[in-house]
Amino acid sequence: MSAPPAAPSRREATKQANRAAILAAAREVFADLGYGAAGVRDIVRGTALASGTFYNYFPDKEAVFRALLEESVAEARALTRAARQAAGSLEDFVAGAYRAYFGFLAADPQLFDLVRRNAGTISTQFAEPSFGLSIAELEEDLRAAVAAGTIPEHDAAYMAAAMVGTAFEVGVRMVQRDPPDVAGATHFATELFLGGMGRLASRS
Amino acid sequence: MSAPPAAPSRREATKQANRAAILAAAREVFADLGYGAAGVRDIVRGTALASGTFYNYFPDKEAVFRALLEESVAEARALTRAARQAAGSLEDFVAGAYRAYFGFLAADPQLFDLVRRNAGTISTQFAEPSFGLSIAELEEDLRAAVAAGTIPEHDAAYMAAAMVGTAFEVGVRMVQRDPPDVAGATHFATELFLGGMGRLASRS
DNA sequence: GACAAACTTGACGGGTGCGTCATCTTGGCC
DNA sequence: GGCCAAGATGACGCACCCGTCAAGTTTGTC
Repeated sequence: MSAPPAAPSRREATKQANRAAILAAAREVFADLGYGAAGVRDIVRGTALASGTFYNYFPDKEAVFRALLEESVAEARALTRAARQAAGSLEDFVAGAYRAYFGFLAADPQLFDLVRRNAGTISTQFAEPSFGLSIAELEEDLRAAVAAGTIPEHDAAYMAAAMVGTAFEVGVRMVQRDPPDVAGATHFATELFLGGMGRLASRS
Repeated sequence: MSAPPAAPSRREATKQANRAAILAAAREVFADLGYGAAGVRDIVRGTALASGTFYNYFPDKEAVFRALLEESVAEARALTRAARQAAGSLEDFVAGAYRAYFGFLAADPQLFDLVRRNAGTISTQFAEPSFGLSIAELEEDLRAAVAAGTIPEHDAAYMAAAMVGTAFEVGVRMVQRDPPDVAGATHFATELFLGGMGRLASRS
């Protein structure tokens, strides 16, 4: 995505591998111990590298955590947002975003574990690249859809919060089902919000 | 609630005060640094006590954290559950529980901060006294209400998850409003779920 | 006021993590 | 094969935290 596509020289190859090993170990450790309790040594222990090597790749645990989030959470956000913005109808808006999101979750449950375990830390210390921003984006899209007449009037801040909270908790249940029930969860969330929006629009 | 009501002897008084000071400092520290990153020393520093004194009251940070949760989260859970079980109608069921919950949040926002910051830790390491259990209880109550005919048929696991996720995230927005908008949040959540349940019941 | 029990204090030993750096190893190149 | 630069290694110094405990202080009692 960023490196020159040719030149898989031997040196470059180990470098990529080491970086990947650190990231993989870090994902495991952060999901397991939580960001706060984890240390650089815990991460290094999950690789075949020496402790000093870590610092050739990242300055500290915060940087690894950031890299982990940025490389993957951004993708989920972009995906759901694209689904929402491509939507022509209210049903598309809701169903498309949930389908994209739940599909992503099912495809990368480890990432979800990481985020779930560290949601509190992420929203207080790493607000930018993640969930807080997701909600802000959703809220923005909701307002735009209301202005365009796609969606009935409502409290966009609460609605965005409810949609994200639901996505999160229903997502937890979904990945636990075997097989991961993407269609069922999407259907459930979509009907819930379409029904809810309808009722909120008609009364008060 | 547990100590003999009489006998506020001088000794007993300091004891209570010390315990309270530790708990207060701990709430602050855990909400701030997160459970994992916090240490016993961080807590002690927030009091006027010496480090050794801490261990006269709690064996380690885990015990303080447990005490903190048990003394307050249990209350919120009991409150919402009582509201649900007293409900005679569907509307009561949803509105009563949300009103109880949002009211509690507004009354003790610091507790909410603590839980929010450490939700991941709580659900993985302290599942028993807290949110995981809350969801299980709600699911149980939903099934009972469906059996009793108060609520239309639906996927109770997803519904419980959605209701809790919504409570959580809408709660965050609610406490940020000034004044804390208990009635508005309750109205919103109630209408959302009544509408959603209706639609989920009628289709598929 | 004197005494014992209850409690507090903070220094201590043991342990661990952090980030660095001198040294060794490996890959690229002629 | 020989040389140099890039990179890996892990021991080191420093800092900090944990849980304990001997010594000091406060409280209750006679």
